[in-house]
Amino acid sequence: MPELNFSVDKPEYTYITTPDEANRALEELEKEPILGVDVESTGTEPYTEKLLLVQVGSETKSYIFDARKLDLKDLPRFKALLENPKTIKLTHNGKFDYKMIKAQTGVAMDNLYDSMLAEGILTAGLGSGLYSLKGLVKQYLDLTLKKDVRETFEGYTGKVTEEQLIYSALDTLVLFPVFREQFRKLQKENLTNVAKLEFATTRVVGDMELKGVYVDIEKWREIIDGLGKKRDEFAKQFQDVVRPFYDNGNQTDLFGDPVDAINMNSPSQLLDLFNNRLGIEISSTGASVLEKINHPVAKVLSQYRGYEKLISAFGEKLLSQINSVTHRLHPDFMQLGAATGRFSCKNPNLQQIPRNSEEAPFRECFNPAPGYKLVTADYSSFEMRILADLSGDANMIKALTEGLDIHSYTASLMFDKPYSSDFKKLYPDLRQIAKPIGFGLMYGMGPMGLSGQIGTTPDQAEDYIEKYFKSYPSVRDFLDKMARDAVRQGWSSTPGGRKRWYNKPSKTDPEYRKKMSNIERQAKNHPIQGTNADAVKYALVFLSNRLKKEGVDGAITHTVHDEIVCEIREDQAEDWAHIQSQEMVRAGELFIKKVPVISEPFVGDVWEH
DNA sequence: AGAGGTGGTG
DNA sequence: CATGCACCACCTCT
Repeated sequence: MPELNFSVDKPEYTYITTPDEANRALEELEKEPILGVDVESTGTEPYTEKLLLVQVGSETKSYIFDARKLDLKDLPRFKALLENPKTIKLTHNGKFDYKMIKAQTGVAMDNLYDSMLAEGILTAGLGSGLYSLKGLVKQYLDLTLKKDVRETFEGYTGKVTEEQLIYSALDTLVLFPVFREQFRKLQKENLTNVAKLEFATTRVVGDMELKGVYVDIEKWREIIDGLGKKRDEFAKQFQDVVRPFYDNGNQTDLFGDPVDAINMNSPSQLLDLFNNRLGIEISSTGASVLEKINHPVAKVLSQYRGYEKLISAFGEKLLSQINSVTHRLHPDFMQLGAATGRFSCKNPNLQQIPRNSEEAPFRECFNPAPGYKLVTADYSSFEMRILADLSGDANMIKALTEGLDIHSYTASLMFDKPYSSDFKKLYPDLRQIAKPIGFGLMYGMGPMGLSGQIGTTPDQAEDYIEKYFKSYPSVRDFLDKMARDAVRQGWSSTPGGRKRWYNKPSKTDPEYRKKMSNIERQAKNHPIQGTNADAVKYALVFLSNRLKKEGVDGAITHTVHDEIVCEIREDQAEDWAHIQSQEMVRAGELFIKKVPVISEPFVGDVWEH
């Protein structure tokens, strides 16, 4: 365990409530190359909760700025210190501190180190992905922090207590030894470049979340209401058809209306219906099973499901999350939400809003503020390009370099037909076979999975897969090598250096083969998905820098895995669209050299691409 | 509260 | 031997 440069029981701190005290503290802090930063607030929401304390400390002493007694907006040296790009700020979950400080004082911290992200990088694929400071302090310093003091700040309006000050001071002091331990590990695992990328991304994500996205509430409600009517029609049809099969079939409610036979949202009740009453043996009521049953009940259930899904998952709940101050949605993006390095998103999850459709054009409700445009750009078939580059497969590289329709080209190789620009029209069925294989194999899909998807026998599917790999021989070699290396080493990595670890099962584990197969598939996919994530994160940083450098009136509002959306003042939107596309390409080209990287921008009043 | 089923996204 | 990667939200059921 490392030596500590502070007392756990009596940490050294100064509580600051006047500008004079603040300036004396800042004079000391300005001498430090590394600072620990933490904030205490009445809650976690930067626009509606209140900032209470900002702790900024050296490794031996914490200075606690009382944000209620000081006007931190009007302390130039405070701003200069936290925005100084040369001073490292140690944080734990720095996105939160960044947002809270920026929203309430206008100070945008720069040069962050984040022990939460660092731990996520060091243990990707293991554990839960959630790391508390308390947990890290226990692990690295064998020290038990009392975190119950934190709760005392929730909705707090009273005078700051000594207990609160001690707690607040410790939160910056412990960051230093944790940082040193993690840093050693990051260097040992060659993860410093990935860490730099993640740390640079944090303030971009913070800005993105603070900016949020506008949603047209009225239009959203119209869509939901329309879907609700359709859903209710199918629900009634379903109940009418099914009612005779139940004992309560003649029952009516208070108003004489027939009562529902079953809860059609209950998979177990549906299984009972199909297996025991309709005489149709099914093991699951999922969409892929239902579509194979030629029965009116299955059909009407599928239609009901389509509407019910949209209403329950994307209905009123999303609108309730619109911020009362900004009137926009401010979702939570988690930088290391996925083990592969991808973001995840929640409250609400903007990465699963349905694509626009005739009946449910949800994304059309995402609009720019008046006088602004949405600039959307996504990488075109990026994962395919990554696979081509990483595998070095000559055929795949040729197809992507010449801009051929990749699935048609694949089909032409698989089935020995001449490729032409109208292949898609000439052999739509062959292309339709090639397409899911192209995607599926990047996920390590086997004959079973493919046969289930394209509706053939596993033998036929295996034959297709064989044809695919004969067309792209280096792709098979590459995927196999990824699986082998991961099993041998216990981890896989992206060209950017991002690692994902695997818990190998013991040979006596009854699920040994299943678990090993999982690892093999995950390892085949990780370099591909992870490289996509690496590129998007670089792109976000590049874009943020360009917005500033060009003095563009606009902001990044959200990102969906291979897509970035910005909100840009109308007169600058077209120019920005080109810059955005260029910067995304530049980010992609850091990793992809053998095939072109293409990003297609789109300027409009709605979110689409 | 947590697990399992289902289904939306890339 | 098991059989498609990565998520999150909502629902039911225990």
